[in-house]
Amino acid sequence: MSDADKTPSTDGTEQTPKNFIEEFVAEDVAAGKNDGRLATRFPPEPNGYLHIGHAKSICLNFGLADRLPSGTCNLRFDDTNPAAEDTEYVTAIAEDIRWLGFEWGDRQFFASDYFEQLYQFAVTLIRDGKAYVDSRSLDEIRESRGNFYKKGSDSPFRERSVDENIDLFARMRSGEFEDGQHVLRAKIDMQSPNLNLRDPPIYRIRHAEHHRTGKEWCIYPMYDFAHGLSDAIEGITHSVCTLEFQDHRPLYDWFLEQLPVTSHPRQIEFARLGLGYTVLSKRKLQDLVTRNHVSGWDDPRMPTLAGLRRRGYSATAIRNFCTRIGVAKRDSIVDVALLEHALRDDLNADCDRAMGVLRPLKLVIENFPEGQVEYFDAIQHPEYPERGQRKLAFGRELYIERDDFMEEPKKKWFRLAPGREVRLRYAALITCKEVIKDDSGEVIEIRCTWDPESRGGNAPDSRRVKGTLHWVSAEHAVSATVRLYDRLFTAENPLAQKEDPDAPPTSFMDHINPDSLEVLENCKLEPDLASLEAGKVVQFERLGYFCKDTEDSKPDALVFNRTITLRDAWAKVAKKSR
RNA sequence: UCCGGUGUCGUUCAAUGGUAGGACAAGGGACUUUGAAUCCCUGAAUCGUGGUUCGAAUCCUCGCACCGGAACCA
Repeated sequence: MSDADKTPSTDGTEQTPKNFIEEFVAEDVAAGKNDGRLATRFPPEPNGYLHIGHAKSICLNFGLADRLPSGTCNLRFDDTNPAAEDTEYVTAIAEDIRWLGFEWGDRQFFASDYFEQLYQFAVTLIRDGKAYVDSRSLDEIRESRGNFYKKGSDSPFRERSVDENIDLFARMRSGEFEDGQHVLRAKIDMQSPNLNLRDPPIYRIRHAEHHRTGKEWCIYPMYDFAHGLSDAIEGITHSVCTLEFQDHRPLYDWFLEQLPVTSHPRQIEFARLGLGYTVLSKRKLQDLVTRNHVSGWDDPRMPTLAGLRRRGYSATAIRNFCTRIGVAKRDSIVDVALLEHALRDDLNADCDRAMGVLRPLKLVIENFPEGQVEYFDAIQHPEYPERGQRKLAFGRELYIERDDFMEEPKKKWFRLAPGREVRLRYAALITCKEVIKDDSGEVIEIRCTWDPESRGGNAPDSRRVKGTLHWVSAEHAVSATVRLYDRLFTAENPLAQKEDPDAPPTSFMDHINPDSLEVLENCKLEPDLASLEAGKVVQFERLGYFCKDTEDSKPDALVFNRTITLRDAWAKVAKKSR
């Protein structure tokens, strides 16, 4: 690569292209194309919520624009199908992108802004003999288009006079016809091996109310026509899209060549994101919502940006993930572990620590006076002492995690067990003296003694203990509901079909994980957590990251979502020894 | 049977005719008042075939596999 391929970024430093698209862009800028301008766009259709696959595209497009001080990235809503679209989605999409950390200033546009201009472009095409009104039925048109193996045949209306086409198209616009009665088609080549070039429809009649233009129009442009021309109108230089549009590129270019546009954007395709144990298609996510497998588009199990945000994912983690997965042209399914790594990486650095007990087991310290309270200092963050400390109330009755006690300890278990000494984090060393069970034999209480000399957690004789447990004071703890989330699907690729070609086709719905949500009541948390800001993520030590739910948590009925667990080395040991 | 695209560690991205490298995952170890974090170490790949070349993941041949394409959806 030559130095010319490097583009200065906003802050003036040189950037070396990190993927093939950045390389193309750097080459074009270096070659002086588009007068050295760089303009991208993110073009969602407002018919659903954004998901993490869109985040990849957003990061790519906005990131590309950031390569030049003068680079821009427009937000353009591709709203050419009034049937599916709604302002609700426009609002949500803008909010999600802003949350992700990108801004587009006054460069928010809609394809519907260009309806009049697009109409005039269509008229130009007709005048030039490059488009015609076809008056056959949808079925007839489809039939004559042929298929992969069979060429298409010309429509009997293909040679209509310019005047007749102009007249018909004007009457289509004025509302004289029913839906489907006529369609405007580009006149290209019915023999083309590329189906997209076999006289594609460019305007159809739709007597439907549009979320922005209302009833002003009853004809709407098709994607191929509207998209590329909208790009050109906005002076986009690089039109980045996903792989399935590769076959459309000749058509994208054809419109731009036929019409009097001042710029010719370059369409570049990349592989959309695939992520393990989930689905990333608006349609399928819509199904999950509609069929009540989740509580909504922002259900914390959803891979939507709204869902991830509610779950406690940080925008930083998602952006880091997007740069780590890279950009290429081959289909792939990214390991969720990579997303989770990016998440933990950011949360670990960012989140204060706290203690919470999910499945409480009562623990009584026999040699601790009843009614007495001691306070111990706990640090907010082990790597950033400057974040300060908090006081932890400690009493005779505590709760510890049920999973931290084992009556008959397995090999390598170094938490609490009969006769064992462990540390209560920040508090003291305790020794298990007795186990109390109910009639059914379930352990309901642990009785211990503590070593008052070990206040703070270390004994003066500096004897070592292997295990350190989290705990809360029974008297001071607040109760909460905690929701534990797991992957939505049990199959890494829910879309995959069985190897056996004779097997009946499966739906992604067949792989829904019935245990993706577990709700725990009466969890015990340190009291400060009651006043935690909703949506803010904290680490419950030894358990994971949790945030107070932004929708359901109430001051007298706390609800926390588990964002993600901590890595769990014991789980691996336990699994291996089993 | 047509057109387009893609094949590199388990996963993903890189290597642009010159030592196949990184990240995640996995395994091992150090440290540890979170079995977390951090640090160190290890194993692990060029779809096949034939060719060009001093030298091929890269160029060419012939295959194979996978993905996408036949909405008046985007």
